[in-house]
Amino acid sequence: MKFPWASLNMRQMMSDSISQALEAADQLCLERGERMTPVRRHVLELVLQSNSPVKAYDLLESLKPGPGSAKPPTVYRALDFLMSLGLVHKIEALNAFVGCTHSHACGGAELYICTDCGHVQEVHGSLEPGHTPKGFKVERSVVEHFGVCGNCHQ
Amino acid sequence: MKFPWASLNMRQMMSDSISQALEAADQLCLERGERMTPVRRHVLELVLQSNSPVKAYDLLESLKPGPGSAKPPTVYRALDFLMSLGLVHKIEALNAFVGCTHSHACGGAELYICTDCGHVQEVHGSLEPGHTPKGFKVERSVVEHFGVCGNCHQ
DNA sequence: CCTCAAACGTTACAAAATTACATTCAGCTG
DNA sequence: CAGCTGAATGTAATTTTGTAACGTTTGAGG
Repeated sequence: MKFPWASLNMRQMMSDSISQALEAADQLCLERGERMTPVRRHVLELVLQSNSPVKAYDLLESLKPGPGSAKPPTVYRALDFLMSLGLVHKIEALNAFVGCTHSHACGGAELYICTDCGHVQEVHGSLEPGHTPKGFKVERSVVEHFGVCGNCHQ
Repeated sequence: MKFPWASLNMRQMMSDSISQALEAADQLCLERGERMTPVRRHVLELVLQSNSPVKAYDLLESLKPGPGSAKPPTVYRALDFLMSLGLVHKIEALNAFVGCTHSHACGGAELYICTDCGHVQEVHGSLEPGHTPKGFKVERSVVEHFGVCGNCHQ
């Protein structure tokens, strides 16, 4: 076959990039002295597999097939951990979660969420402090833009 | 008494500015051909009376003293209406609501929320589209900054 | 007065998240 | 290796937040 990569379907390509992300996450944990346990890794994988924001209870469902286990705290604890490392972001306005597409552990990011296809794009632009009130010390920012992405509104 | 206003306590001052806000809201409804009903007005008043974000179910409690009435939909419907007019904003990351401090009906605003005193400051700075991905059409933005305000971190 | 749609009341339920406590597990220490 | 300790999990129950569905009231315009 001339172009072997042409036979790779979308899913396999995804899987590849996901495995890479998972390895990167393992690495990050090592560096930080944190533990990437099976549950955490599984939750991260599930989040990464979705190309749009995932709800916590959907993750819960996906987790169920495992042993009897899978109660809300399981998922929320894993998500909290992953968020603390910046590997996952919560979209507050949707009560949903997305995997961080940047390999590095990222501080606050701006999210552009397409309400049509569900795709989320992350931008790290160190939100300019243009209009910050005098004396206000920002510690955490939630920035979520909803709209239609270039692919969808053509 | 030389300075009659000196005898006004904080609460009364609040009440004054709140009545003004309520009147402005009435006016806005008139212009828009919307109806400022008693429930809606009452909910708006309650939101304005709080100097920090209010939870929907707290509003519900405050509403109860009235007749037997006061079920969740009552509050949520009033809040939805008030938000549609820009008289109230929802803080997504807190599941809580604040009154809009700007007299005009405002589009998206940036909120600066002090995690110490709970005070919320609204800024209308037409969030610059600096890092918007190519082709993305923003329709609604959620911008919430958490931190410590000038008064608190001194 | 009559009609129609908007607003409201009410019940029930769904969805999202947390509390509290018991148990297991990995890494350390002796 | 036995035993300790704190982090990570399992589990049950509950709280918090929000909606669906449906019937009734209300008020502006014909």
